[in-house]
Amino acid sequence: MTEDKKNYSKTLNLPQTNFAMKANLTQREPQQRKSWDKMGIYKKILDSRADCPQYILHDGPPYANGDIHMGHVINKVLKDIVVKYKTMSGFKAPYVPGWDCHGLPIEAKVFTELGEKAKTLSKLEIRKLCKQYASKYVKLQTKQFKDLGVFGDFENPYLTLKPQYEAGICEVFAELVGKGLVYKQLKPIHWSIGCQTALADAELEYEDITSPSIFVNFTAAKESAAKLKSLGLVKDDSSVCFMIWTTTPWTLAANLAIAANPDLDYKAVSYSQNGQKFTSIIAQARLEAVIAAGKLSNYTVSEKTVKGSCLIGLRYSHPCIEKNPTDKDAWLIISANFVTTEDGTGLVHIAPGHGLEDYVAGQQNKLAVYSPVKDDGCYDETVPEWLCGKNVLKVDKEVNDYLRNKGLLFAEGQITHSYPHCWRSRMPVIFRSTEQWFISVDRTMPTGSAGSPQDGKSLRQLALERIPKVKWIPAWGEKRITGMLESRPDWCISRQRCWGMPIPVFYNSECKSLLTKESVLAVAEHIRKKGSDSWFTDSPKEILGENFKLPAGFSFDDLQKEENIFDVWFESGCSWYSVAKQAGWPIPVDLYLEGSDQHRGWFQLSLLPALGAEGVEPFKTVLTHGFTVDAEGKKQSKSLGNYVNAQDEVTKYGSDILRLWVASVNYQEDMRCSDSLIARLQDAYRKIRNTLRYLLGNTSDFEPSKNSVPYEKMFEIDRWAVQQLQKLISEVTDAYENFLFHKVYTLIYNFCVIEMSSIYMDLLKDRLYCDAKDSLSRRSAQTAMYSILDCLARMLAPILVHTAEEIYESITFKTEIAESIHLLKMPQIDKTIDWQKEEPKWEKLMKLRDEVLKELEGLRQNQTIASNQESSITITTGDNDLINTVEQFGVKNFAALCIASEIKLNKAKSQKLISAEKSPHKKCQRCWNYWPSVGTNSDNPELCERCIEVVKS
RNA sequence: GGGCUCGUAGCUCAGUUGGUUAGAGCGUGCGCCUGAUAAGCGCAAGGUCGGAAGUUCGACUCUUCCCGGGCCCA
Repeated sequence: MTEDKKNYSKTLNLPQTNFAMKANLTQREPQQRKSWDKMGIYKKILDSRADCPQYILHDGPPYANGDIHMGHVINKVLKDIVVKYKTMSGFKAPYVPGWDCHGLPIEAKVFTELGEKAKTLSKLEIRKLCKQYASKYVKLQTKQFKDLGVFGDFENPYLTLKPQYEAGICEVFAELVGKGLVYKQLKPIHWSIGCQTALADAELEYEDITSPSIFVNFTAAKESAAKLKSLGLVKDDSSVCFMIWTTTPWTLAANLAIAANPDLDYKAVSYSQNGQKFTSIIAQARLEAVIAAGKLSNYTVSEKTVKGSCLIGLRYSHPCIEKNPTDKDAWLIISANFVTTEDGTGLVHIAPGHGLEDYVAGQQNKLAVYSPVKDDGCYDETVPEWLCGKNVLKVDKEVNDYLRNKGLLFAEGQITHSYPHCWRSRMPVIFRSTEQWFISVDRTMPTGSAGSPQDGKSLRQLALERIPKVKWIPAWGEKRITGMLESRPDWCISRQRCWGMPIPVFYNSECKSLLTKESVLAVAEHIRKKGSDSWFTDSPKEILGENFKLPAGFSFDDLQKEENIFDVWFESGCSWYSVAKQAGWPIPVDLYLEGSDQHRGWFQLSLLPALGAEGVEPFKTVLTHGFTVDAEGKKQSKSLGNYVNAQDEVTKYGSDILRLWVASVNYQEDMRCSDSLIARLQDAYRKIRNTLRYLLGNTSDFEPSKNSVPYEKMFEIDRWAVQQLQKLISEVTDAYENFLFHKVYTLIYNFCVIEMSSIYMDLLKDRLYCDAKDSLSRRSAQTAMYSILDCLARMLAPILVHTAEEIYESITFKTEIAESIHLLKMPQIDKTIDWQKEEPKWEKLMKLRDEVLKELEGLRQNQTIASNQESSITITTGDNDLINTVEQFGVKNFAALCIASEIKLNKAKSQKLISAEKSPHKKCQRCWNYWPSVGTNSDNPELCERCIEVVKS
């Protein structure tokens, strides 16, 4: 018996393939990549698309620092999927990866590594070390990106430290200078005392800290006190004060005004404190809170209420300074709409040199920008002696003590609030006024050539005008960046550091700056040849060129070079020019694709220079993705221990698993990520892999050019499979076109699981294995399977880059010979096949199949049958339509669809009834069907008719 | 605190302009097969659609508020 079985096994056409069931990705993938490298796959792909329309995805430069993390994985894989899909759709889609190489993080790291030695080194020596540091990480990340299966011009990436890139920055800057958008001004900016530098917004980290919360009485000047009396707010001879609230006592030394909201109601509260009588002016809405803060039990509130507007112009004396330290007016009540009644007293202490709102209010009221704090965070000599030279972060107590002694400290407490910190020194940041370079977003650009989009518009106006022209994916990106542009201040582009592109400005001995479009272009030319190091080594004459015509008042002998460098955001914000435009790509490029944090970052800061320099936005489409969070949806961090190490995951599972994970999640939202969530993708991967393996195994003897069966001659169920494939191609293409990769994943995966594995491939076994090798039945099935195999492999290629290649290599007879599947085209739908027309019929048949299978499950449960083939089914129904459908399809075919040996249709006017029993027939020992013909042939008593025929030939 | 955004079964996703008992696959459980075999097939159990109120004949879908996340800013 066993012998017989074995013999019959040999007469079957069982699947054959060298495509391994076990993926062994971590071993196989590196080999695959090596072979791609060897053949120069990236160049091959571009060459093969030389005459095709271009599709430019311009890479946003990651910072050249550290190992790549899951954020990089998501970003690079998404980009790679896009590029590979576009390539396979017939576009020439170059991908030039880039790195952000300058900037504080690297410089700070180098300083840390050097320790004390840093002080002994020149700027040039520090820069050299920074360059080494950046280059090291460019190399490291290049390897890690390539290990993800990303294709790109990794031999010639763009680096912001390359002379050509730096020259581009200058050239963009020259345009902005020419448009009059660049200016230098004293302005309060975030200042890191620890790093002694101005900080960009992006360099701030907010942390909760406890600060003093103090209420301070500013004594009203004599005439003002009299005015308040006349207004009816003050009745007695008590000390009349304006009460302010602050959490930064150290800024009181720089106080120049108090702001009141002209529309708010103010009252006076009278009380005694430490034996002294006070009448303090505060906002009505804050009375209760202030009284509580001062723990007042005996007090009277004025009946009279006045509007803030009545207070404007009143004067006070500074609590600790006698003489106005500025050359402008000071110490008066000014008007400001930002004053609210949410906290404080409704009267706001204004130090224009130490706060942004204060600065704006100060400018409006013609106050000085007084900032008596030096680089190191210590007061200068203009403050009272007892503060002079002291660190502002350490004087709160002294200030409070001083005020308390003078009887002006109404109340003190503590408050916990989130406060900006320097990302690097971890110290609280202060606002301090320094001379900085800015790009104005509100100055209007001059009228240039006729019809220029910039004419008479500010950058902000132009940006808001152009934003709707860009396609934002998801659509809310437009709202987000619009909101940011509406409220953003001028762009501070200067940094007091050395690792970066110097701001190309010269000064004469009178500190007058030389900054014209021409001067900057002259510098650009020099930088292009010699790189930015030359700014530090070469003389102004060498940099500008001997023939440069200096404006009046300047001579080469007394020119000094600017010491500030550009904000790195300005550098990366010029990549559309330094990379795309210099490569000859048309601006706007097709796509920018980054995390949604870049609405404020790279997207906005690329938009502004591009609009200023060219009047055109740099991108047609901007696609953003969300961030990885842990399994509970919380932020990932190394310190919380919920951090997923991307390198570990790649090493553990292989990059196709990671890529499949990226493709499987909806990247537009937060993506939950953990080792076990990624591990689950292995199951899906295996299912896809096995499905393709089965298709490979059953088509290994199928030569499409010889063995294909024309569509009209195919078996109906095979046509169904081809129809399902058409539907899949159409839906997958649509999903790819709309960047909905998780839809691509779901569609392909479900196709593998349901249409293929569970339905089609299962029912096909009998025909594939048992019918004659070259029979119409088998070739018909193979025609469908081959087509499905071919299309699935191509559609998977942008995602499972390694596996798709492995599949392609395992196809015995290829319809299209190429060195790599990535050189092929995406499958196109066959327009002659109308899959929609047939759907209603198939729905009926599949529904009936489900009902039959359910019935058979019952038989298996009570152990009447073991396999479906053992069953004989009777379907009784009065549904003529259903009967016709089944009869037209063929009862035998329907039995095959259910993998049952026999089905009888019984037309009767009754409710639909499906019954099943163990087949009365004998089992064919070759095909395992229970067919009536088994045993009818005396020569082959254990075979069915079909098998006898097949075995004979 | 502000802007934008998300919250449907254990997981990943569907749920069209508001309309019958909210779907799929995976995972889980229970079975079957042993000619895809470190595979394959079937069946079943899982959801008060974050919560509350409102609009409506009717809300997962619209409005408001609340809770809990995320990004960006202060």
